[in-house]
Amino acid sequence: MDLINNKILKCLQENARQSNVAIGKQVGISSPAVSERIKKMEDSGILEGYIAQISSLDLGYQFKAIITLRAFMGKLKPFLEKIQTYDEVVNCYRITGNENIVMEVVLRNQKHLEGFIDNLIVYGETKTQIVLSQVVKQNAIKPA
Amino acid sequence: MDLINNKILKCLQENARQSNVAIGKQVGISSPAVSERIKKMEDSGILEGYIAQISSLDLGYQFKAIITLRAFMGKLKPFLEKIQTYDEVVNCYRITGNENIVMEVVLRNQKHLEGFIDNLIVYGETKTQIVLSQVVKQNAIKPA
DNA sequence: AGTGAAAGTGATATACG
DNA sequence: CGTATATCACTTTCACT
Repeated sequence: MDLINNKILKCLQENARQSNVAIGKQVGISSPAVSERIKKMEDSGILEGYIAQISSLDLGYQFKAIITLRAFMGKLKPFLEKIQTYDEVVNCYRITGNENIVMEVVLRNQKHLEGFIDNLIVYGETKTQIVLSQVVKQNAIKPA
Repeated sequence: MDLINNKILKCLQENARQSNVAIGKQVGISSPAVSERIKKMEDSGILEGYIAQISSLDLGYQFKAIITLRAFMGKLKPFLEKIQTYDEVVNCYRITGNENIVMEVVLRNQKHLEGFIDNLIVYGETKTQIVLSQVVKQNAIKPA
């Protein structure tokens, strides 16, 4: 991991679909060198993948919500398995503190939200916070 | 938005860096048709961009945290401006409820966390939850 | 809106500083 | 670990359906 790799990561976080030639021009090396460095970072696990950012509103979801869950005794494990099956869940973390889980979900409408929360009620207490706006949009992670 | 576009979005959410030819084979149309459809979805705002997923641990960040903020009177606006300048913030939402803000941050170590929270103390009360593990990993958004 | 073919550009493998 | 070159694949444009 040197300065060039950091620049490559920056490029890929800005636009993962640009060519290796374009990246090479920005970082000052040739395209085969870019290709080789990217492959190494993929193999080493630094580069986990490349995903399209999609507007959930334009795809028919009226809102996003942050739902936190405080699991009942013995219900965390079954929850961790069940949660994998829900399409609504965009992201889910296990966290420290009184609450065990925080997740980001997309929902078509109020009925959809109501139904989704009903599914969770057997696993624990939930807290739902509707997303009003995105203040910081998927900021690039810089080398520490 | 038809079935083919939905399949294209699915491909791009699985691997945004695959070629249009590869996508075309999976969805059953030619590569120029894929290219045209992608361009239209980019122009219409459905496709917002393509980003590399990066392992924050491998980049030198020992942990992730979810920090929620309950802003003091008149401090929300200055916070919304200031937060844009912090490299630690990967994602930040304004939300409904008692707390106004929830954000996902990456941190090098305990000292870094302490320093970051100190920066926020002037804007409001914070609650910090350390991420233990990622239960659901950047799930693809399906058409509603 | 999709296909097929031509031309331009990018990726990949190999040889070599 | 890098570049340079050559071959192969992909993207883009355009005429046609």
